Amino acid sequence: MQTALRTVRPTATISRIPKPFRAAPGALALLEQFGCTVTVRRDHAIYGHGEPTEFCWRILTGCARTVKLMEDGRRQIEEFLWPGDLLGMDDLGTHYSDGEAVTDLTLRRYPRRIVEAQAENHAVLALWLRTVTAANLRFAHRHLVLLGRKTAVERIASFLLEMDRRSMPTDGQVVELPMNRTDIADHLGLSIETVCRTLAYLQREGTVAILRSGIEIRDRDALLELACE
Amino acid sequence: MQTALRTVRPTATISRIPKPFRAAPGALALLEQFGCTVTVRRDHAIYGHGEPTEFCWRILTGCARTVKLMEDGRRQIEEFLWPGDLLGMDDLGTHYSDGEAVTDLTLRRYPRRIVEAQAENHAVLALWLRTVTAANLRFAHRHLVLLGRKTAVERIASFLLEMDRRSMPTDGQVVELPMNRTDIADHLGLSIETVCRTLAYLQREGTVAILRSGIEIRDRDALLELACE
DNA sequence: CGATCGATTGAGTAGCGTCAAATCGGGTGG
DNA sequence: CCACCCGATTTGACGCTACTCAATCGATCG
Repeated sequence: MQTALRTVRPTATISRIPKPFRAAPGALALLEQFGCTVTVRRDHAIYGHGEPTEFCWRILTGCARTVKLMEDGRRQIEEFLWPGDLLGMDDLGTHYSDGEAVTDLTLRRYPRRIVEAQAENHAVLALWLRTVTAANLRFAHRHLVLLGRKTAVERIASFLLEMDRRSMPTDGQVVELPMNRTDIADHLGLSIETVCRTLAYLQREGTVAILRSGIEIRDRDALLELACE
Repeated sequence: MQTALRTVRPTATISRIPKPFRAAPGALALLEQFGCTVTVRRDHAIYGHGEPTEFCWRILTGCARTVKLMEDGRRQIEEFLWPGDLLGMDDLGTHYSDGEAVTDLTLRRYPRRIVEAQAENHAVLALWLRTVTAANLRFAHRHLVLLGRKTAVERIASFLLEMDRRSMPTDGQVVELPMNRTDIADHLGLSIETVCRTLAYLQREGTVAILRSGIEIRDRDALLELACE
């Protein structure tokens, strides 16, 4: 499992991207002694909506997703999470979505009771929790524009650039995509066929190259232009 | 201005709905002495994206919106805000959206410097800020499903029920809508014509009645069914 | 009473979804 | 090592939802 995992997403360091909710050693230090390491298999649940928020997690290796499912099976993936990201921290009292493993995962797990208790005594931690949530809110608001107003091409372009920003640096221009086409479609509010066709279109235009396990960005400026941001 | 406002949205009390970020007397008390009351005219800006987060606001009377604008004019309204709601509190350092008045507004304004300073000394306040942001994130995530996966009818039904929940109780089943059709369209990721046509459809079906300045819900169960929630 | 802005309705269309078939790739077993 | 299988991906054909463009209606205001 570990080796298979490494080919997709290097275990390497926890944070490369300057994201508000990566790192924050001061606040995390208050929790670290209460954490334990767990693993979750690809496509298995980490937590389910409706469950009490007993734990939260920090991703050590792998990729996770948070999902909302409608009665009839329609699905919306709220976000993908990478090493260093926090999972299940924004839900208060009850989880509102499902947390699932996109790839095999290694997680650091913390009891929420401890987190909340520590936050009541340490304003640093409480402020950090707020910063984490605010960063997630900011992302969600950007995603509202994508889902509400962008075309299929614009969504795919934005997605590729976002994945490039958030995932680990690998062989230069290649964006590794651990999730499948269905996940991408359900994140971007498209059908799986439209995702395929749009990627094929971008390849025909010479903007990207579709590789096994990823996308090579051949014309970043064109992508930026298409992303409308 | 005040009288005109009252016909649309009663100035009355600040909180009726048990929403996490309405009220919270303990935390707000830490700020109240630093607040001052301001007014903003209908359709005028409260703050703009890119500006430093100098202030935040609590709505006393009226309705506000937060907006993201794309280069070519496409627009996404992230949320509508009612009396008791907070505005400009989730952005850290810089505002990421525009805050605008849907109707004439009365606001209670607080300097963010004070808010942040108080939060560093009072974990209660810091935890409350996090609760506020988490509630907004929860709403944003529900809206992702609406924008990503719901049909026009489902979006309108969800919207009407949401407006009914959030706005003040008036004459029973009538949902007052202070925003115009363009605002509704830009909140729901639809065109203005589709909003009109869908409302007309619901009226033909006997689910709602379209009134001046609002919508009367005639069959709440049907709306709930259509909303898919 | 005319002007103006928002809301509504109509006609035609485009983009994306659905259904279906073909292809690819990775894993398995002989 | 190779043939086969199965799920994921890709491509094609077609249809429908919601968009665009345009005209009409209605209400408010000077």
